Amino acid sequence: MQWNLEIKINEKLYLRDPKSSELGRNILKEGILMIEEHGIESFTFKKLAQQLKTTESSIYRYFENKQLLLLYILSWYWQWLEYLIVYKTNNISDTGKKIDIVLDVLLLNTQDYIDGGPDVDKRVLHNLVIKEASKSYLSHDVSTFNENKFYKPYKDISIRIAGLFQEINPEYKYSRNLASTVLLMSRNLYFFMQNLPSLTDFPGTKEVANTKEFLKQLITKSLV
Amino acid sequence: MQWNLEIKINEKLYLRDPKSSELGRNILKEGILMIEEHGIESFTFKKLAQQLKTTESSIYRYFENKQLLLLYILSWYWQWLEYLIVYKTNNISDTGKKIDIVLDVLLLNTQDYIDGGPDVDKRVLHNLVIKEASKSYLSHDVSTFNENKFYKPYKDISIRIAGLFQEINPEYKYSRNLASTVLLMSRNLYFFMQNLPSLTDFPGTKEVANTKEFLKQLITKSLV
DNA sequence: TGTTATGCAATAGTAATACTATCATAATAA
DNA sequence: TTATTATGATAGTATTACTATTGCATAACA
Repeated sequence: MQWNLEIKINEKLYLRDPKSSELGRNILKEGILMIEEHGIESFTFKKLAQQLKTTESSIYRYFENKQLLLLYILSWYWQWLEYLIVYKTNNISDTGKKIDIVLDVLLLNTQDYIDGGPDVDKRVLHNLVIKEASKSYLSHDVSTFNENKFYKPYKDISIRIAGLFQEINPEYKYSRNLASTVLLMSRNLYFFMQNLPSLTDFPGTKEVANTKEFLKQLITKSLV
Repeated sequence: MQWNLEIKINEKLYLRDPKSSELGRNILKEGILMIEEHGIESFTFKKLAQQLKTTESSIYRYFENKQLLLLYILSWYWQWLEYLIVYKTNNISDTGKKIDIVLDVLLLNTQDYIDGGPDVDKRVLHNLVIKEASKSYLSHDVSTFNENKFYKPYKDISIRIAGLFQEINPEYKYSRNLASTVLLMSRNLYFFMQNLPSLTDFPGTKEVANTKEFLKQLITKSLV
């Protein structure tokens, strides 16, 4: 039996459901590859159309603009990640182990992920998120987007992680701050190691294990 | 006697020294105001030129493009901040107090800063940095910019803070990771409180004191 | 005093971006 | 079969991100 994870995306993010057609699915797939490779700034619907041998106007029928396409992709990713956390921590009582799982998921330090969603290598998607996720809210439109609940998946995963911290130490006053920190640094420390290694303690290594150990210490020492 | 802080900026960041003329200084001043207000994405040299009642081409004589203008501004800011840290921690031996000072500087939780540099309210500049600093390295040009040492001021302040941690606990293995974390979160938690408050523990308050307390705990508990 | 940099304004022009609109045709659902 | 919908093809617009040229005013210099 095959399981396929269905993730519901905020309908305001798209004009036409990209999952409903071949073209739509290709926009997601090729869009992810191109944004990951060249960054959202130099990505255009025209370039994507050329790649897909279709037209700009066809793409505009699915997404109002590239920012909303990006938010669609990010929404899928964060919901997928939250599902992985829920799934993998289910029935586990050892809180230390739970933290390990959360960190492994955030760092994509694992092979066995449930598939579904856009037909791309999840590691490519992960790299896209590392580079582009922060830009999605560090934008002038943050308040409009927030009113439209475009950041809900990100908030949800953050609040869920905070809940775990709260469970471990109900007295701790900064669960949400700490969750935001872990979420953001799990992306940024990887980026720094790759691009600005002197901002980290283990330049050179592509090992994610050090980052995990650092974040784990940060959490456990904070929660004592 | 008046002190005026002179900060040296990487010469590759500009074509003509903006400090050397009235127009140059106005580009910095009005540029900061406009980028802070509208964000780097919708900011253009044309709009700035209109504001300054000059022409686009005149501005292009000072800066190759808006990204380099932003990097110029950020370079100035980070060097200014590092100077503040050095100045204010000088002759202080109590390490707890030193951490307090560092956090107050990073959060601009202080009135008495040495002036100099662009003739703008330093709080406006600080707000600009909160919103725009991360974008400056989460860019496709990060490697080129890094080769040109455009991120040196950011690295310098980060490494200096890491050095302080190392001083407090020479055994601690993650000084640089922790410094990067504190530097990034001092910006992001403020942004979250303003824009995505459910990512923090103290929505509603504009108080920076909670963020400071959180970061202080993070540091002190990590360094025990 | 005339010469020469220089700094800046004015104007023009280009390729790319971020769309919007219209119409025809192909696929499909009623 | 007809009606609906999706896509393709083409065109067009305002804005962006520049580059290039010319000419004028002023300050420095000889």
